[in-house]
Parts: sequence; C-alpha cells; structure tokens
Amino acid sequence: MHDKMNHELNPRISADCVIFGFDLNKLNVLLIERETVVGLDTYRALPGDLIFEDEPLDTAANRVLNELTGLEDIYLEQVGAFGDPDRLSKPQDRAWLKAVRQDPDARVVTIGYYSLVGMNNYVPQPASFARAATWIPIEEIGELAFDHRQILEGALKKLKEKLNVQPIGFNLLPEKFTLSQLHRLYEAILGVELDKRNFRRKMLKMDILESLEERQEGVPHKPSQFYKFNEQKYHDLLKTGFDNFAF
Amino acid sequence: MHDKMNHELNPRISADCVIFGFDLNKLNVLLIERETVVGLDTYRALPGDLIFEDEPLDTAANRVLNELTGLEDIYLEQVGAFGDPDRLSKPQDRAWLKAVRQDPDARVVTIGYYSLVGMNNYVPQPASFARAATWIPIEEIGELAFDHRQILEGALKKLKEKLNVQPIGFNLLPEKFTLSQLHRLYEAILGVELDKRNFRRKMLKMDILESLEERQEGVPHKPSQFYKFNEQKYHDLLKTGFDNFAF
DNA sequence: TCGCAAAGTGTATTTTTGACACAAAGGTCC
DNA sequence: GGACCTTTGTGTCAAAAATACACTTTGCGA
Repeated sequence: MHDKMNHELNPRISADCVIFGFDLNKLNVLLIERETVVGLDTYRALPGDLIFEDEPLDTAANRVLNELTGLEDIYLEQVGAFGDPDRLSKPQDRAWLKAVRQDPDARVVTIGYYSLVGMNNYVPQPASFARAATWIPIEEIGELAFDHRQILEGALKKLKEKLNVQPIGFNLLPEKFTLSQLHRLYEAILGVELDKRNFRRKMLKMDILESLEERQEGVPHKPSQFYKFNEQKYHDLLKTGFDNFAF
Repeated sequence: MHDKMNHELNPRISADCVIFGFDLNKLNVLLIERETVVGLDTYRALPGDLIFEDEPLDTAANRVLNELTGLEDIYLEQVGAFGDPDRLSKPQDRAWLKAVRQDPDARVVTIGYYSLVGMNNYVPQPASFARAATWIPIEEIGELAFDHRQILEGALKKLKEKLNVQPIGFNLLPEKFTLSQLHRLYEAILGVELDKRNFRRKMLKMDILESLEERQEGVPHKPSQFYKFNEQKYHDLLKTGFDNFAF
C-alpha cells in the first residue's frame, strides 16, 4: 500500500503462536515467561507480539516467534482471529502491558497460528521480553496470559482435525522414528487409544513410510525398526487421489 | 477494557461475510454492489465493513451484515483473518475507499465469516453503502472487490470440510425438503456427483431425518416425499458417539 | 537362565462402500 | 385416454475397510 517500508508497530494487531512438540511420549507446547513486573506473579504465555504496519500476518507470526524463542522458518497454520474486547483485561496482563506497550489500553485483535516441530533438534533460546521459553506438557498447562488458553484450545482442535486429513504427525518426530512412536503420537494428539495392530496395518497400507535397515539399540526389550517418512510417495498418493488418512 | 461504551470505528479491522444460499438447484452467495464512484466500474463485494472499537468480532460481523443486507441473527462461523498489506490496493478499491473512509490509506486486517441461510425465507434488503444485495450463483461470480475472492474460496473450503463432519446442509433448505433436494445440495457444495441410491441409503441410516406424510404436489412426475431434520435425534446421536457424516 | 518389557504379527467377523438398472407415479400433450 | 416425458424410489452383489482380539519374539538386566 505504501511505497516506503513502514516498520512501525501496528498497535491493534498481534500474532500468537502455538508451537507443538512431541518428546516421544507426550505432547508439549512451547511457552514463554514474560519479564516479571515487580510485585506481581506472571502467567506463562504463548510467544506473540504486535505485528508491523506493513507486514503480512504469517510473516509477522514467524518473526515474533523467532524473536521470542529463536525458532526459525516454521510453517505456521492459522487458527483464527481472537478479538474479544476484554481479552487483555486480567489485572496481571494489564500491569504487564502498562510496563511494555506504548499504548497499553489499545484494543488488540490477535491472530493465532500453530505449528509442529521436532523437540529434539531445537533448544529454546529465549530473547526479547521472554525471560524463558520452555516446553510444557499439554496436560500440565494451567492458566495462561490473556486469552491464550482459548487460542491453545483452538489450535489443538485444528491440529486434531488436520491430523485426520493429512499425515502431518511426521513433523513432530525425528527423521527416523519407530511405528510405536508414531502410534503414541497419534494417541497423544487425538487423546484416544488406538489399537496397535490396526494402527500399524492402516499406516503401512498408506505406503508413505519407508522401513530403514536400522533398528533401536540398547533398549531392554525387543528393538524396534526405524522408519522414515517418504514425502515423494505422499505427494504421488495425493495426486492419484487418496483421502483416507483418518484414525 | 473500557467502562464507557466506545462505538467509534476501529480503522484497522473489518469483518466480511460469505453468506451461502441454496435455491434448490445451485449454491449462491450473497453479494453487494457498492455505491458507484463516479467514472469507475465497481466490483461486487462481500458484505463487510469496519468494526467498532468495543465490539466483539462476531457481533461486528452480524451487525455489518445486517446493515448491508437486512439479514438478522445469523450464526456466523469464522473463516480466518486476511491481512495482506496490499489487500486494498486495486485502483477501483482505492477510489472507493477514498470516497467513503476517513482514513483510506490505513492498513486493514479483515476477519472473514461464513454462514448458511435458506434463500426462500429471506429477501435481501440493501442499505447503508450497499446499492444492491443479490444472490449470485457461485460459478458465475467473477472478480470481487479487495481480496474477497480469496475469502470466498476460504469460506467454501471450510464449508466443504464442515459438511463432511456435521450435517449442516439443513440450514440451507426449507424446513420440509425432499431427499433429492438434499442430494443436489450436497453435490453443489462438494462439487462432485454422488450416487443417488448410496446417498439415500447413507443419509437415512444416520436416522436424523423424519419422513413426513406430505408429498410434493403438482409436479409433472412422480411426487417426492418430504422430510424434515430431527435436531433432537441428531444431538442424541452425537452424544452416543457418531462421526461418519461424510460423503 | 529367568523374568521383564515392548515389538511385532494374523484372522475372523462385521460394517461400509461402490457400482449398477428398472419399475412407479404423475403431468402434459396430442 | 393413451403415449410420452420426467423424476422418484428401490435392492443386490462384490470389494474394501473396520473392529476385536492374544501370543511369540527379542534383548536386556538381575
């Protein structure tokens, strides 16, 4: 819209990111702790901040995420807009806003995003106003700042829906993984038990996994086979028409 | 956030509505024509406008929709936020904004919504800056104002997804309808052909329709049976756990 | 070597899907 | 009133998919 770049903050619009991670056991979410305002407890929060005036929304989400946690180049999927006029009105949040925002009373509409990352190859690097950035198991997440709890619920709902339509779970796993890990991942996300044999049969029938020579080592039980996701086969499958990814 | 009401416009955030209607034959969308700016053709547009400063997003969407088309008390589902910095930069749009907006250069992020209404019991009543409000068959919709085309595509995608998860189609039909009408509706939304017998079998097996005594009259062929949607049975079904609504 | 823990595997039954064609009803037109 | 047109409404069979279910294998540790 403007010819010159305008990297001022847009005081009315922010982006918040729900980053899911999987530690091969439980589903986690990346949360930050804000710099403490003296004399007040502070909630954990989703990484998020105001966008720039001339910045596309998803670019902003990525930038903000990077500034607060060090995560880079993540594919973010939009959850939606959250715009309750009272969404910033909890006392702790008001205090924090007064401390850091130019216009702490402004109404801000936020755009929620979510993504999946492998917890292994990423160590949170808090910066900016994030005093800490930590993976928290999803069942242990209590109250969050602002309406972040609501954004989280929305993201989780979208994630579940998506998982029944696209085999996105691989983004949460290391490149090599076992079928049991994938199985646990599906159970963690969907929040239900899935029969082991039926899960394996269906997953393998999709023919988007490649079994590797390698097997687990040093485990005190039968070592399991490693697999990797075959993106090529997946795309071919989509082209030839396939839709039955649900469990 | 504020104690006193603040019905000023928020110059940065708008709401746009994609209203789907079904004329028992084709899927339509409710579009408005803006007041013409002298000397310029103008595109059709989705009903939409800036929100108020203290207004929840969905309230705003409903208000705006009502002001432009007369539609009232519609359940609107969010499509998402659309915030490309260049989304208002087409020349026709710029001219129109200059004519009507206080701050025509402001960057505006819009929140898209969609809904389904019965075309029968509603006649568009254009008002405000809408010179006309008209149902347009979805295949005949050409270029739209701003990024409204993109919002429309997004809404249609959500609608399809939703239809495979919830039998929402009934909202588009009169209270009494025939299975053929419902069949055509599904085909219109999903954009595919569905086998008549298989469609009927599956739909009836859900046991959420009630067949009425009444049949069609005055049609030059075998008259068809009327049905109505049984909301009670539908909710019971959800409680006992059912998920196979897809076609 | 015994025990433990998780991996890995097959079958039988039921349910769902998909493909497919013809008779029934009512109006229209001559 | 009979021929014809249009849309409704119906059943079966075969293939595919879902579900339920239990025991053997492997490797480590004690």
